[in-house]
Amino acid sequence: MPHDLPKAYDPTAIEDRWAEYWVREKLFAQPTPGAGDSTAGKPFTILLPPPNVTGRLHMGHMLNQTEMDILTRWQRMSGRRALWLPGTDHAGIATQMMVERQLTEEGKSRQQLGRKAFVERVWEWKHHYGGAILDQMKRLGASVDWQREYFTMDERLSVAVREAFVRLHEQGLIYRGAYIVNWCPRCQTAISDLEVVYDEHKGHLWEIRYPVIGTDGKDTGEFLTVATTRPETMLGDVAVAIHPEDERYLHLHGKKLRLPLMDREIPVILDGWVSREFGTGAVKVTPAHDPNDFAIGERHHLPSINVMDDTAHINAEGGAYAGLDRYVARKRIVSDLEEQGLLVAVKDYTNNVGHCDRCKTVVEPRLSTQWFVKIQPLADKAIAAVKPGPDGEKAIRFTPEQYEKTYLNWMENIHDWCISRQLWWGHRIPAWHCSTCHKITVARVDPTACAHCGSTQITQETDVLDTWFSSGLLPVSVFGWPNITAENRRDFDAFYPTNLLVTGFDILFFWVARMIMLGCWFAGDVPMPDGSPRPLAESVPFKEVYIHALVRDANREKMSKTKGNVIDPIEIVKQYGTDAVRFTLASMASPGTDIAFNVARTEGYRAFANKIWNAARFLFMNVDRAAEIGIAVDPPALGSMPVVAADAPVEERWIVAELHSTAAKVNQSLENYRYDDAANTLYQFFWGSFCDWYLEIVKLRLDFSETADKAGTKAALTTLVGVFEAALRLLSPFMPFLTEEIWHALYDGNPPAKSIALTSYPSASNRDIDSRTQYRMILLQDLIRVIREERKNRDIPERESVPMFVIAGSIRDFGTNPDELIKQNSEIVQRLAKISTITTIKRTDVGKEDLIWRSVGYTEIALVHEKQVDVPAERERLTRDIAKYEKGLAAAERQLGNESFLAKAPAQVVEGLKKQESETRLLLEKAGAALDALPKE
RNA sequence: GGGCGGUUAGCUCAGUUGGUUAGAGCGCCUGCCUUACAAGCAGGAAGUCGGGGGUUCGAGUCCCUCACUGCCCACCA
Repeated sequence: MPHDLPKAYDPTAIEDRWAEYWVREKLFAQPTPGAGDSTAGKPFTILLPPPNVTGRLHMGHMLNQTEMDILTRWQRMSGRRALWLPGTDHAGIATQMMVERQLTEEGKSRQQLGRKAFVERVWEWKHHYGGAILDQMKRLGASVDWQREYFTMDERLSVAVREAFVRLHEQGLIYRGAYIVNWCPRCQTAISDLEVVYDEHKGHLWEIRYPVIGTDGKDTGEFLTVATTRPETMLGDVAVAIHPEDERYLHLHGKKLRLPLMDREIPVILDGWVSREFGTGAVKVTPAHDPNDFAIGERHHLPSINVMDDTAHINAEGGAYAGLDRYVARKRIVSDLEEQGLLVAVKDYTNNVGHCDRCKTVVEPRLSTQWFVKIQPLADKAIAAVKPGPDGEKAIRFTPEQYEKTYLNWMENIHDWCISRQLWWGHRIPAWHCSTCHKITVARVDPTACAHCGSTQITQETDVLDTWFSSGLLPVSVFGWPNITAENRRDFDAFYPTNLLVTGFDILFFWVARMIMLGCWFAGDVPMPDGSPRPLAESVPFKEVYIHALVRDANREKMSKTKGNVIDPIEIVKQYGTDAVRFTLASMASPGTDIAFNVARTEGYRAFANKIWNAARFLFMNVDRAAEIGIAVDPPALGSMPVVAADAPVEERWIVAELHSTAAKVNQSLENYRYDDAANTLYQFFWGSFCDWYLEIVKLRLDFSETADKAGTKAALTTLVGVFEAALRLLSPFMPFLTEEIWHALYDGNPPAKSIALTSYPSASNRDIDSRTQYRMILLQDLIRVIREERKNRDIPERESVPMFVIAGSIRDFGTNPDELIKQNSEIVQRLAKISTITTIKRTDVGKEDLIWRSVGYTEIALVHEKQVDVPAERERLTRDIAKYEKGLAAAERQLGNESFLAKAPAQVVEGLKKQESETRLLLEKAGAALDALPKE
């Protein structure tokens, strides 16, 4: 790969090539450490939140992966053993739905296929399409260890799932029973509380009167009116509850009511839960279809009558309504009640209706037999892991911190976890039902007989486990748990706990919380390598959690398929290149703020990539020209930082100082997950400092003529190449493709490492930063800017060089005399500001009264040109400046005249203000003088 | 009903423990095809930091309050 880069930067021409190279060369593989090697090198371990096998890459993934990749590449280059571990999730419901849809198109159903054939079909689907999202990841250059790729249904991970279930069962933390669960009639499975999304829904509150029955068994003619949002559930009513102190109804306590439509006698009961204010103050009690009613039923030992089947159709318990869909039944029931004169009122009512997270079907709370995890003991550990321990340290730290509170609040109010799903695709629950003794056998190995009675009449539980049960185990299971033996624990010892989890808040409870609970619970039982008990800080699945923002569209709207505002990252990548998109996301990723993704921004970063590209071309061009006249400029040694002599030209010392400042800042920013700061710092350095100033100045030293100062040219080129190479390394975690391409070219195809990603990340301490030189450069830049402004004001053609006068001054600042500085660097001023000659004069020199003087710090300069100033414009500008200076001066004087300020403010603040005051005073005087000197009309 | 954010330039956002005259990118205006780059170069305009009050020598930053806005959690039929 020689120096001949194409003229324009074209990401499509380079990215695929490097993406393939990184995977093919296994550059980011992190094999199991050898014996005795398990503690060598501080590891940086991070798990990829496994995307669903059914997934397609969206912007959220890309943000997530960009952040992880930046950190991983940075850590790797900083010398740590970096492992980023990828995999996919089998995603029970989502995947089953996908394949069911396929079957439907073929006119088949999963029931027709049968369980075995259906599961085989899903596997087939997975083998065919399941790798799509990881392929997309490869294309984005994610530096993961592909050798360790897993799937949550892999054999070894399934073993972990089974072990976890059996152990929890042995520990008495798993129970099975009939409770109200959220039931999705479309998916025909129970779902957890988290999988229900609530939506405001405009519905009705129906008020229905239930006839009161007298002691004679006949209707008394009195009624008790109840209010309900789901009239169809009345078919399962077993009582009506009133508040124990509700005077309106107390006389009915102990009486029976005739349940309309069902002609069933139900009691009036007292329960403190009833609110007298809501509705009519009388609540119909349907234990099989409402969690509150279920609780009432338990308290009052009422029966539960389930009136719906798995598809939310009324079952045989619903009498005349059997077979009807729940909403058809509702309509029918309402009209029947009306007909019988039992419908008192229909009121508009807006309530929260739960929908299935997956398919958006309205969830039906319904009594059903499910498996649960008794969560409190696990939650206790998970709470302790996040709160400060006895040593004041938190085992897990959240960024942004606010999520710690959210997490704790949820964890402290947690409910038992319904882990069974009535699906076919997933980890089947390792429990066997005995048809002889009706007891359950839970076992690690498939049993042939009932553990209780020995009967062979056993059948396996048909339910599978919640997908999050298996993904919650990943941090332990991917490193070999439960198979932690002396020979077999190197991965676990080396990489557990992982360092960091990067994810969105949407799966904070689903996944993050579950990993913490299960990780602490199971890893806690694994002794440390030396055999000592594992402390909580080493049991946690990760030490830090970084919660990133949501990516929204340019108008801050949430992206959604229905709104049609989804930005496909792959499309944007095709258009602008991966590096530009990554840089966009990084530069906008400030913790706690959502990202409004705007392609205008990406366009800007493609321009940045192009800028880097062209800087490389400039550099190569000059290195090659130097070679032609016998100046050999060697590319930098692996991982070195440029060094400049103390007597080197100011721009060389300056750019190296800037490089060091930049490296220090970027490292610090990444330390704090400030991707935005890091990206902006790099952008500013490369474009604002390296290209805009340094490259322009260095052109002065690039003399390839016969009479050239060869040593000077070589020194200049060496620094140029050295700084550029270090800058590439600084940029490479953010823009891996572009930097890889140019870096290889820089070494003319013979790089000292297989990849820039395997070199070292530049770092610097404050000692390395030459702030004196930085200050001198700022003065020069200010001077040049003022000259340019003055040229512009006077409409001096850009091509034309003009002479300049400088009034000699002697005031020093930071040990620098501005006049001296100008003298020493006259070439630079001349080149960058188009100045022909610089003449220093004394203030007292006569004959220069007609010049227009401008102030730069403590120096004054004047340009000589026949074009005079635009007087009105100049007057306006000066007047504006004067106003600004006066305001600043007044503020400074007020402060400095304030004795308590002088007494209380730190010395440096007072000093700074004094300096500012004197500078402003000077600027004000000069501006005033300049204004006076302007011709009067 | 609880809880947590946000409100800074036309737009999208920074602004560390309170400290000098509040920044960036994009957009806008003006002038330049200066052989690394027009995906560029140079210069410029633009902000009562949501309103009000307080603490302080000093507030975009801390406290109170109001307004608007977004999100999370919650078993009121």
